[in-house]
Amino acid sequence: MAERILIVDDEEPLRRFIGRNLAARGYEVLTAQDGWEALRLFEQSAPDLIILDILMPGLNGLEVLKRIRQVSLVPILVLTALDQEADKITALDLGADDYLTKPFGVGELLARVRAALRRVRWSEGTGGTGILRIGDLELDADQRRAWHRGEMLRLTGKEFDLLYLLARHAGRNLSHRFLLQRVWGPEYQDEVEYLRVYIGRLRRKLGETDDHRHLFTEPGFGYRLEA
Amino acid sequence: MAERILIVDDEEPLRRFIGRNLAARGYEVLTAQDGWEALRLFEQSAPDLIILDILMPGLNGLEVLKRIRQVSLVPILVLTALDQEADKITALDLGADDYLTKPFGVGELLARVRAALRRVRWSEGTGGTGILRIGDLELDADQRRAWHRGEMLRLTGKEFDLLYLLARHAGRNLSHRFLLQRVWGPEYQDEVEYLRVYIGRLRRKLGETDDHRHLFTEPGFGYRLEA
DNA sequence: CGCGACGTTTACAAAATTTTTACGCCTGAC
DNA sequence: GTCAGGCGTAAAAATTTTGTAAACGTCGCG
Repeated sequence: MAERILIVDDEEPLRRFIGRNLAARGYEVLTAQDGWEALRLFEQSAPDLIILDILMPGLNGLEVLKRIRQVSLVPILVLTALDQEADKITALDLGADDYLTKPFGVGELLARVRAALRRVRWSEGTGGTGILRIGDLELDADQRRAWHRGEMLRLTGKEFDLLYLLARHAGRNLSHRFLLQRVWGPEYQDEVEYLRVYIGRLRRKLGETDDHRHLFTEPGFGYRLEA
Repeated sequence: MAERILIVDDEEPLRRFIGRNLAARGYEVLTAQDGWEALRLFEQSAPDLIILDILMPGLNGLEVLKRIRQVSLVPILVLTALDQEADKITALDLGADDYLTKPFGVGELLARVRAALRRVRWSEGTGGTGILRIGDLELDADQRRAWHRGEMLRLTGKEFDLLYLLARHAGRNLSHRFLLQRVWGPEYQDEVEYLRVYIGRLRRKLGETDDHRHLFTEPGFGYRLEA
């Protein structure tokens, strides 16, 4: 029942320091010293939270973050050095949940770990069954049904898949390529016209107007869903 | 038949705002401006759902929540301010069903109210004996007999199994795979043509017409039975 | 054996969805 | 200004899924 935390950092002393502190609070701790090992451990043991250093030799933290975010919403807490403001912003854009600037205190680390895990537990409690709520939108993957302001929507299979994918990553811009790969499969990753057609159909069914809008276009890049 | 909702908040404008919106959607609305009035109204009128502000003078929301939970499982939706993370956790521990952070949009409020009421209706429908009543349909699992508008139906074994399964989950979309696994067994989970044939036979025996309908198709996904 | 009830399979028309195509609009580069 | 490229929309074409009828086979029973 203990929560599993994966620590990714190339500095051995820091890894041990964080690891000992977390283990002392009853968490199960895994460590990786580079990006590739991190991805392997992530797939193998499905941790509940990841603490990820950005600055690493080889596959760096941002790259690891991006790859994990393509397949999972596990909370990720990013570690940055004092002068890496730019990386911090990038990391949040890529879907990091929180960041800590080195050097940091143990108390602060533990507080953020607890906060991140609590958020997850809560969202699982409410929607962990495949039910997702984004503002006035509600999606039930088990029943393949969607509601908007309480009204049931009639969505086809592809329409639902696309909306659900966007909703799972609500607030973030998702690229054409990513959306196409996930909904239509890898061989369709360049067929942008499908997206245009389907986003249009979703907008119509969601009754979007100028003042009430969910689906936003990021020209030249992709789309984003917001509450 | 309208569902009754009790709004508890010390701020008069917010109470009126929420109240008007819910009333406009056809709910019956009651309001209380403090904890004591809330408890009195709760006992007096047995609402179907409670919207409860935490921060109130006098008996606060958490106290009200605790007392109501000692005697009832009515869904309770808690309102908190942006910076009351701690109260939110406490409220969930005490058995709140969901929370909304102020300020919130009307759409989101309505969506959550509908979701909470839907959950209740669904869990009510599941308990009980071997006899199931869904609108003008009655199924007796012990005798394996079914009636429709008082007329006994002549159903074969598989027909009864399928109808009973759909009825037990009335109002929900059930996937092809789920239905096939349950009625025919795991090795038949891809034989969708069985479903087509059997749904067709059930529709005929239930005398379905355009205006009187029980079995609905969710193309590309499965079927649903409704009253 | 012949009959009836039931489950299974097949065939084809109807419906719904997905894919493809066409066209108009807007924006930014030149 | 105009041209190219990305975008939104509508609608036709192609494909997939569904509804329905009917044929087939098996099993139990008189």
